[in-house]
Amino acid sequence: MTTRDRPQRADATRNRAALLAAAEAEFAERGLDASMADIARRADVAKGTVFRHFATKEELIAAIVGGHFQALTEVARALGDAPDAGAALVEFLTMAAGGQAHHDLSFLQTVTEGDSTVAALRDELHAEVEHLVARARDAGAVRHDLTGTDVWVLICAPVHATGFVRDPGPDLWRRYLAIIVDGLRPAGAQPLPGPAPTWP
Amino acid sequence: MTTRDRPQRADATRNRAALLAAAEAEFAERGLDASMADIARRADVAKGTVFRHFATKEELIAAIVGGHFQALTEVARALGDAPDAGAALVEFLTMAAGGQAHHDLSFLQTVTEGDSTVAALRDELHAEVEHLVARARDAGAVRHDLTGTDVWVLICAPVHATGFVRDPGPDLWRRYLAIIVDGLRPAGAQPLPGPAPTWP
Amino acid sequence: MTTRDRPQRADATRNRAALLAAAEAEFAERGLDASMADIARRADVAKGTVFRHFATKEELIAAIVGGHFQALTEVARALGDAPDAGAALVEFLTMAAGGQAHHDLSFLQTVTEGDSTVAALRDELHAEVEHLVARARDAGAVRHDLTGTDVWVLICAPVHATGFVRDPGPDLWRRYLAIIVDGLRPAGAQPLPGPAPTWP
Amino acid sequence: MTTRDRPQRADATRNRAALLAAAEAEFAERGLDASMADIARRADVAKGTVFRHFATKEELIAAIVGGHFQALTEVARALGDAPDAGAALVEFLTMAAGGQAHHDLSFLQTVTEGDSTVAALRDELHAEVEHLVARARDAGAVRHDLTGTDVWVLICAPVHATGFVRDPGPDLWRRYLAIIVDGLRPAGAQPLPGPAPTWP
DNA sequence: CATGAATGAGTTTTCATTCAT
DNA sequence: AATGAATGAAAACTCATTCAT
Repeated sequence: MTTRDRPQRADATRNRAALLAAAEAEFAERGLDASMADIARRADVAKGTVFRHFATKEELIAAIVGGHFQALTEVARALGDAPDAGAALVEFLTMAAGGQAHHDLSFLQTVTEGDSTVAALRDELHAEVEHLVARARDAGAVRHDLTGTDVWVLICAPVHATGFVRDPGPDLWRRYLAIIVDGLRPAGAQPLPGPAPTWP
Repeated sequence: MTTRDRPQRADATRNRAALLAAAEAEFAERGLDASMADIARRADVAKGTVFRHFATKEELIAAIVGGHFQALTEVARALGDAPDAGAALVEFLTMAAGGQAHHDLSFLQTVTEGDSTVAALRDELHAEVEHLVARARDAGAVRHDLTGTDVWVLICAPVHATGFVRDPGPDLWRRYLAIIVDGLRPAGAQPLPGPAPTWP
Repeated sequence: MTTRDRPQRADATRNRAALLAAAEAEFAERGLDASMADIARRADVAKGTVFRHFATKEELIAAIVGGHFQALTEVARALGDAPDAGAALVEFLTMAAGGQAHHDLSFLQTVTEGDSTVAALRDELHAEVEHLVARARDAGAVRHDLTGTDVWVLICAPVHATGFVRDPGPDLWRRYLAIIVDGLRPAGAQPLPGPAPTWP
Repeated sequence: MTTRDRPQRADATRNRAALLAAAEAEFAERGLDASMADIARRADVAKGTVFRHFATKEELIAAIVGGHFQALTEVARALGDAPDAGAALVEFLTMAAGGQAHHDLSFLQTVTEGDSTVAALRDELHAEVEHLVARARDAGAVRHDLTGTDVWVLICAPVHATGFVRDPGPDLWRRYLAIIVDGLRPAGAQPLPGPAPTWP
């Protein structure tokens, strides 16, 4: 009845944050099979507390993925009207890869296919990427046949590539981002084969 | 009691092949969580038979991954003395990606970390890639700061990228291979940042 | 620290009543597995409040069962000296069944086996039933070998029977009460087999 | 492939029977909340074995309920053309109650509502009951306004009633069956109120 | 006093693996 | 050799109960 605002959110907020952090770490280490029990232990809370905050494992994953989309959307927005459109796109890709470098969680996206909240955040980010690419294309900074969706699918590539060597240094992804960025440039570009993918 | 050398190797060989095919299909569809029972059912054999051929799930995965390494090694060897070293490297990457396009099983590699047989096959393939890259580099077909390991880690990138759109056409990976290949070229290449990764 | 005798008993009383009503509804709908959380939600109070009023789920159930026993005891007492003893017994059974028709909670009794308060209320009701039956027997309105305990165990039968059809009308129990009442009559009664049950 | 007939069903058959027996005992003692783990322990098999035989708890319950329906259907069929139709109906009710006397599992029926196999077996039994009642009615052995469905809903009443005393003797149910049977007789019957329930 | 977050034992179910037939 | 039944260690999730605010 007297729900009032929400007073003692102190520990609850702390727990939620601890859970998200623990979950990211566990998923990064163990993959999709990371168990809710291990996540709870890592966050130093009881099993039941995980489910109080995230009713299902999917909901927890959705919170993680959605959070990352939101953070990247803010990055993209901040770059959306930078004077050098080509540099803005590169900066965006650098920030995106840098964020993944610690924990590559891109594989979590497959689980969130059916989640409309995540889908909305994903579409929002995609639109920003499309905008960054359009500006870079108009400025002649990237090849003319490149679409926002092309860039979208390549966002995770630099970090993902580093997963194939034993001990990737913390900055190894920068090499592969550089290669891909060079591949996006108009200079000496061979025409891209096939039609661009449609979104969604 | 070894009355004969191999009594009915026909059945056993057929079963082994059927199991590998079924396992690839199941892993491609269901990811690492594909169950041994489903694989057995798909191969139309009993669960026990799977374990007669592959003592553990890891061993089955190792067989799959090792097989793919072997197949790619043959491809690389066949291209190892082609007259156009640059084209040979591109052809190799195309064959590698084309093979994954149907069934992307690269995620299985993480499970085989500890398997020395797979490691040997992996190293063998890596050496061939190194060879292809060295020739292409010597021929001026790729940027001078590119190593075989750089190419190694990028092999899976084109197909992996296609996983981020809803309905990737069967040839979508060619777009991203084209971008990466353009990024490998010396024309207009910015120097690659950081040291190249060491192998292993 | 007992500054006053009862500060805001109004709220507490209202909550207790709301909780009992909510609990009856939940138990009727979901059976014994109705959760304390759902009961709290239905009563529009917090989970902790349920436990302030009823220290355990068993205590809550005991309160429900005891309340029903008390209500029926009053009904029986009001009929205890009616001029027509046979009609009084039928009226009692009708009132008892009518009360259950909306919410059949007889299954809750099994949980209260160990509760002495409930046992006392139960025995009180049983004594009244015994009285009603004795008077009816003395008046020749029911078979001579019928005991109060026999009637006691049959109280829930009419409503329970209706649970075996899909959509029992709200008055279907009257058919089965009529059959049982006819079975209690002396006319054409075959002697009851075995000894009557004892009441502990 | 070579599924052949089914050879070593020895232990499997034993286990299935042991599981059904254990499940009946557990459900009778603990109600619907009897746990699959306890059932396994009582049957002296591992937890997993329960699920090999009955994929879900509901399936196990359906097997129990369906089995009881089948057994009763055979009883009813055997009595379907007995010369004394009234005695046949009484005999059927006696057999039905006698079967429940040890383990009252009628509450399991509610769980099987959605199971079409059980529904078919239920309808089959209901048809037999309808037949027995029709014959008894035609023979003037039971009241003219009695339907098969009326009898159907009363089948469990005698045993259910015994649940309300502390230590019901093994034959106490016979007293309440006798009362109900007397209530079914035409002698001195008051007309049944309301319409008979429809099936299903 | 009421609230609702936290707890942790318990539930159903899955699955890699073993083993009797 | 093949089969499929049995095993038992998790996993996701629920819920009565406790307790800090």
